[in-house]
Amino acid sequence: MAVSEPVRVRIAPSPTGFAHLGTASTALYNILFARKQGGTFVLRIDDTDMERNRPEYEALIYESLRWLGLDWDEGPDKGGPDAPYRQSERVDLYREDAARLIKEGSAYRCYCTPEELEAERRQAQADKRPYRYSRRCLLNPPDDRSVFAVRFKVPGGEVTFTDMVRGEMRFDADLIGDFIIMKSDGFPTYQFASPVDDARMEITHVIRGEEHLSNTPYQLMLVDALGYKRPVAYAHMPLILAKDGAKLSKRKHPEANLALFREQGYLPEALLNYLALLGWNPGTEQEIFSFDQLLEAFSFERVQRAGARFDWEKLNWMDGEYIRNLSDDELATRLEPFLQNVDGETIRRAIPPLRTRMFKLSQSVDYLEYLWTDPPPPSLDAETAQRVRAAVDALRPTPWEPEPIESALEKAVETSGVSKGKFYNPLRDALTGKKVSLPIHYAFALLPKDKALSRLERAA
RNA sequence: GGCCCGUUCGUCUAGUGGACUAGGACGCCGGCCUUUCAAGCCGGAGAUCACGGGUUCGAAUCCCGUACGGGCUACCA
Repeated sequence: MAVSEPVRVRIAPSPTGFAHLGTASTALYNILFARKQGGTFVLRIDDTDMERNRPEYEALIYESLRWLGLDWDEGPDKGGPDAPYRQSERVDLYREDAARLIKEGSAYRCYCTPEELEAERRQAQADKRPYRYSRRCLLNPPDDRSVFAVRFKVPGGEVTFTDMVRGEMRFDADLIGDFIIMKSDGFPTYQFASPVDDARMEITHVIRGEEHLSNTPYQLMLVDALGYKRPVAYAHMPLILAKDGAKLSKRKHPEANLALFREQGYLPEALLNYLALLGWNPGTEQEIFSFDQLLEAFSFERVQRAGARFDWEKLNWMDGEYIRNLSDDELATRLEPFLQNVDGETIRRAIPPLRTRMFKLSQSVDYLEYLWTDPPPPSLDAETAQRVRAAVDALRPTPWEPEPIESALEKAVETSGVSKGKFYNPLRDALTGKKVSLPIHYAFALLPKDKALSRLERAA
């Protein structure tokens, strides 16, 4: 590649539901490649399915991608030299190209009904031969029908292309039947709109999920028939699989929903890091990568060819690593949306004991909930109640900071003659209503003194 | 059914003919620390490299076949 044209890549998500994890993954790889090559990253919205696509889903895609910091250079909301970037707004273009194909004899109108096609398909199956459209509307068009779709007349032969992760690919197009490029509702199919846009937008590298590998020959034949320039190369990335090994489905697998990660307080940079390692590895033992380091290390040669299962445990670990490495200020800022009931100063003071105890931000709520929710007073036996009163006495004259509280409590433990565990657990219960909490002296210090002591008194 | 892609510890993976008694990470188990829970530190178990044939002095690595998984084969994308 000596004198090469500027790199242009794209993602083309379809707004037919919540933003998908796979979209984030594909976007990441696209951005990595684009930034590395000094190229352009385009966001195109693939909304040609009039039945299923909805504008609010489009907004969800923007939000999730922005949250991850995967920003695009051109897109429906940003404009650009190839606007519009929403396929529903480009139908004239597809119609124009389809008309040209028909005129040149590379495509034809098909008047078959879904029922008729289904019958053909069933017949082929009964005869145990691979199904391909019969071409009856090409060979013998009906003259009494007006509703039609446009079908591409597949030229056959061999289609080859370069895949940056799988090498040279070769497909026998004689096995491919004539397929629909314009639906009877006047909208293009994905198989048509995608290569037309890629060509018109001068996309140089098509980086997408492996599910599209088999689609590539369909699209290349179209590009050729239209006389457009083919992309320089493709890269078909391994699919993200669910824990059970099945393809991640929106219905069955909550982790397919990008918004979920934000809601639960995963850090976007950690998710990105995890995603990068699902299907790719640097060839070194490094696991934690900043975006810039990813940029430096990434290459398609090191992309895995088999699908990779999504593993919550490893993500949790990685997110914990990122949380532990955040500065106090940064962590406080990120915690704020999750702790709307807690003032900034208290959040700041909670950070030292909190940070090693979370692998996602939302867990801070479990630890700090007692600050704004009064727990039910525990019922204590006489002996325990006695010790709780001793704790109150020890605490009353103590300055309300973790250190003094700790030493006051230590002293009380000593005079009580019981173990720390036995002494502290009832206090924890009375104070927080939970079995698990921050270390007891922090738990006390974060709550106003009078409130803390009254919870103990109430219990004893 | 046809075509395509794939298959190394439970999971993500290293490995491109001899350095492999197959390495790392997550998880798991044990120990230390410890007021709970984490974090941290130390140690451990865990993969006859899907299976069967070849090629080779030698194969996880090359070839063929089989099995299994996934994708495409839609007027979904």
